[in-house]
Amino acid sequence: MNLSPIVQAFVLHFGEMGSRWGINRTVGQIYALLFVSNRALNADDLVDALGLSRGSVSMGLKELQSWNLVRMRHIPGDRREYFDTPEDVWAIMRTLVEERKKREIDPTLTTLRDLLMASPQTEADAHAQTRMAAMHEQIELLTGWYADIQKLETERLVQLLSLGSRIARVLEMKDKLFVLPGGKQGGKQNGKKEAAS
Amino acid sequence: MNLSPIVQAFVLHFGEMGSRWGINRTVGQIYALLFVSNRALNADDLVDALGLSRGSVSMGLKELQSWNLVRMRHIPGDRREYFDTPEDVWAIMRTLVEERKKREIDPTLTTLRDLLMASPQTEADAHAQTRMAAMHEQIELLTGWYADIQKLETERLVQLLSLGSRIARVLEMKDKLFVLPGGKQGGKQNGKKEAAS
DNA sequence: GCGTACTTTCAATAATTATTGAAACTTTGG
DNA sequence: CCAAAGTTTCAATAATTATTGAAAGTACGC
Repeated sequence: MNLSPIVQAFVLHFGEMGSRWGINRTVGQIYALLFVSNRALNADDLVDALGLSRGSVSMGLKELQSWNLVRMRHIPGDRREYFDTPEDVWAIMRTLVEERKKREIDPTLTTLRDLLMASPQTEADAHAQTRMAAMHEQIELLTGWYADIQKLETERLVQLLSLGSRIARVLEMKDKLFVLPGGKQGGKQNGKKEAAS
Repeated sequence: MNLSPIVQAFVLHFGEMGSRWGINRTVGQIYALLFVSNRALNADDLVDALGLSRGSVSMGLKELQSWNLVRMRHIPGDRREYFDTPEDVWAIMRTLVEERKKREIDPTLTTLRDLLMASPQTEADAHAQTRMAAMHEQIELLTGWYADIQKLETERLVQLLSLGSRIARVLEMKDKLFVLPGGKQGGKQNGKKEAAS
């Protein structure tokens, strides 16, 4: 397979950005090619198109599967494994955020919880825990919000994003006119206590 | 300086997570220590506390400054440079998102725009451009939303986050009862054309 | 200007991470 | 059960990235 200049540029860009995104060049290139391809590709196609070794492609596909970013398909009458990416870019984004959260945020949340349970031995410890508590609370608020938002259907999500900061006007309105029913709004800013498990 | 177990665990955790966040261990440790410290520290303090070389600390601080994550202070009667992190964790988060966007997203947006301007030579190219356009549009929507939200004061932002998906109810209400004044809501979903510069 | 206290640079090296490709393994149709 | 077609593993090696520390650079008070 010979890549057209457009596809090639895209693949190369993803390969280079890979390092900034915490994946390696190979994986970035494989993903990029699958993303723009109009049909599912097998490992040999990828070796061919990208000039990588068989082993690299195998490992790259394994990593992409562990991220849930590619799907394995089977084509009738061909026993090779074919791969493609989900069509829906919003679904892809959800997966990506989900996985990054799992790898980049959750472990820190756990560590913070543990350290906040320990009793401070010094002034410095006490201050450190105050800072950790602030960080913990912020991350909880953000991940909690995300968990909520993530449940919205794509259509509503896009609607919400299109609204942008004009949503703030709704917030002001809410203050003045009525209180939305249902639970936890407001007053969560100074809850240092929830820190400990 | 001898680190307490709590601070040490925090510093070590940040060092290890560093690699997942695209910064190196040294930089992660330096930042962590500055974050929890109750006073500004100078380069020697860091060498001492973290057991790093002078050069590493200098380069680490330089990188953190390039990310706008640490501030340089001067203490009267001492000509050494001291460093600390902003108090406000929300301000820190804004900086972090801003910088990551600049490094991880903006270059891709530029590449996508360029590639969408090229004329497709084949069926495969046409399909590739459709996919790139979808990606481009999604990123634009997300970064546009972020640019908007980012202007909110922290208090409003926290309020918005606390509201979580209950905001969707407001959206439904909006559909039924009134149209918010001011610009661009709705109908931005299928704008493939804006792709070119 | 000079000496001193401090900071930065950068070539050398250490550590880590990516990549290869041949061998081992697996699956499947006959 | 075998041969063929395909996939994965993994030890070796290449490439990249991080770290050091000595030397060069800078700025300040006297």
